[in-house]
Amino acid sequence: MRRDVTFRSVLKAVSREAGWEILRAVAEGPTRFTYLEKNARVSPRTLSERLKELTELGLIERVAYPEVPPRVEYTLTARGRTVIEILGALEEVL
Amino acid sequence: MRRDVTFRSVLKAVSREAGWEILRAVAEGPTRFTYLEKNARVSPRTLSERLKELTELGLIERVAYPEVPPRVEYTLTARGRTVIEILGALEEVL
DNA sequence: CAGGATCCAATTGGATACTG
DNA sequence: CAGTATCCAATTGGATCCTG
Repeated sequence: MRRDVTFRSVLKAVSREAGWEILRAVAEGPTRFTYLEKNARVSPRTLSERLKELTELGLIERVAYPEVPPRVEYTLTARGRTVIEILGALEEVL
Repeated sequence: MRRDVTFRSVLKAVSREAGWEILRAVAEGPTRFTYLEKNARVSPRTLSERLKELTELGLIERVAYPEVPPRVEYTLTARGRTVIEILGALEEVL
C-alpha cells in the first residue's frame, strides 16, 4: 500500500516524533530496529510506525534477511538522500 | 512569549494544517486575516493559531494599524524567506 | 475586521506486555 | 530480533458563536 509521496506528507513524517533522528541515523548506513530503539529514544510502537511511514514515502528501504534470529536493515534511498541534504541545509541556517 | 526557534519546531509549524499555504501566501506580500481565511480554506481557530506560531518562530511579522475598522497585516521576515526558499526547493524535487 | 472561547471528534504517541 | 496489541493521556483541528 503505497502512500502518496507529496511534499506535505514528507514534511509531516520527518517532523513527527523521532522522524528526523531516524532518517539521519539510517543515512549513516544500514540500521537495525533495536539500534534505533535505543539510539533515537523512541517507543517501539512509534518507531515501527515511523519506519513504515518513511518506507512508504520512499525515503528509506527495508531489507529483511532470512536468518535466525531475524535481521532487518533499513537503508537510505536516493530520494531519502535528497531530503536529508535539503533539510540538512535548512537545519544549518536556523 | 518567544518560543524556541529550532529546526524541528519550524518543520512542525510548516507541516501543520495550512502552515505551508499561509507562509507562501504571506510571501507574496502583506496579507490579512480574512484573505487567508478564505484563501487557505482554514477555520479561524486554526488560522489564528498558525499565525501566532509562525510569528513566534520569526518567520512572519504582525503589523497592526490603529484604524477603524482594525487592519492587521502579516509580512514575511528574512528568516521566513530563507525557509520558503529551501523548502520550496524540496517541494520542487519531490 | 481580527481574532477568542467553547465543545467535540480524530490523531498521535508513551508505557507495557506479548509473539512469529 | 523485530515488531504488534492494548490501553490511555495529550495534542490537534473543525464548527460555531461571540467580542474589542
